[in-house]
Amino acid sequence: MKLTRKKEIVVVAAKLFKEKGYSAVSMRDIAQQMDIRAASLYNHIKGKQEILYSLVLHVAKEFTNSTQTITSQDGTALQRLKKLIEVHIDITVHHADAIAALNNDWMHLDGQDLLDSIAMRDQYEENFRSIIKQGIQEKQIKAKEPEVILFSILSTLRTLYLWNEKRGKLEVNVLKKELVSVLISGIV
Amino acid sequence: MKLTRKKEIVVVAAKLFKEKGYSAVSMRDIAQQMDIRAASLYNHIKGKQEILYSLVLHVAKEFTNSTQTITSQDGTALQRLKKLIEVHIDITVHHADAIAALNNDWMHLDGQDLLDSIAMRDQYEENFRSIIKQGIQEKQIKAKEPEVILFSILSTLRTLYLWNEKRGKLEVNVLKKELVSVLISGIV
DNA sequence: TAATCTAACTAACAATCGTTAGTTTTGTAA
DNA sequence: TTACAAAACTAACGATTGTTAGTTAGATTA
Repeated sequence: MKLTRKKEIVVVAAKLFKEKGYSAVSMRDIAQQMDIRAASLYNHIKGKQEILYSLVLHVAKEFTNSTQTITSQDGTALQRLKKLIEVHIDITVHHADAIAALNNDWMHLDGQDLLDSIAMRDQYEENFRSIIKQGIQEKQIKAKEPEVILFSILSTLRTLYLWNEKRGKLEVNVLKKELVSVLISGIV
Repeated sequence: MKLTRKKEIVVVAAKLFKEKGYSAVSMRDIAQQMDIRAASLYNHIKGKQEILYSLVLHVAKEFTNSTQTITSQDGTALQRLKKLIEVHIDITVHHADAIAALNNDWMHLDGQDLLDSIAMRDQYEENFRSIIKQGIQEKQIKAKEPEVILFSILSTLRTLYLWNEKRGKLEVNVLKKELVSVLISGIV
């Protein structure tokens, strides 16, 4: 397969996108980081947008698949929520740069790619929402405003990529345990 | 004062920056939104960066002042934390677009402006951190990893600007009450 | 060895970028 | 009405943008 070089480009670009955002990174920036010329990139990719699309689509699919698995297995709402948080941490640790693009640069996609990525995000949120509503019905979760709960947890998980570098010596398993505790049981 | 027209520019630009990011918005985009030509903007501002700096500095100062007030008055850690959350919501509701720039576009500042904005952000985080540590010492807050607590609350508050549009019919006071409850007492 | 393929290169393109210079219009105060 | 200042305009600049065309060096395969 011809994947190797293309994947290298995508990985390098993701790192730059994370630091300055998609629009502020030029093809020449990406090329320079690989010690080649900008025109050479086009032997492996169709254009700048394809890099972004590869990034966004790949990590979005990971989220969709994981969520699908969790909601297909049975379990209480709280068990599912816990699993969802853990999965989010795993994906973040392994694809921090791609998540930055997914969070911050999806709007620079175009045409059908843009619509697709919005649809995937909406569906992911909807899955999350239904788990919380299930928890409220089962009286495992406080019957407060579900949207506030959804927003609070989701923002924390989505921003984790920013904070993961500073995580330092904190083990992934410790992070999982602590974050599950804070998000579900609070801090008091 | 000559503030009127300049402030208009800043407000219009902020809205565009929020949608596409600083780098993807051209001076011609901003001008078009005001029904003038790009060159006319320079009668009121020195350059594109000044717009960004005005936005970032203004809202950063609001946060610094509010935090200063809270930590200068006395109160338990939990009372302070609650007040901090409420203040954050107030500022977000009134300056959502500027907060987007503060969160996402600060890295496009240059020279001393960049250093200043980083310093202000660090100091704000440090204030937040000390309140949490105070709470742990006073045994009001679980003696878990303080960094996880800090990160969790801060991400939620910083991302609130994104979610505020969809807030819909939820009153600000209800939002405050619910969010304080979720962030401090958890969801179970 | 000859043929093919991969992946780099140079050179250049049209478009757009932020910005400047100089000029004209518009509204207000004398 | 004249004078002045505020705020718009036209035209253009050098730099940078994403991208294309055509070519070349090096490795792999027939």
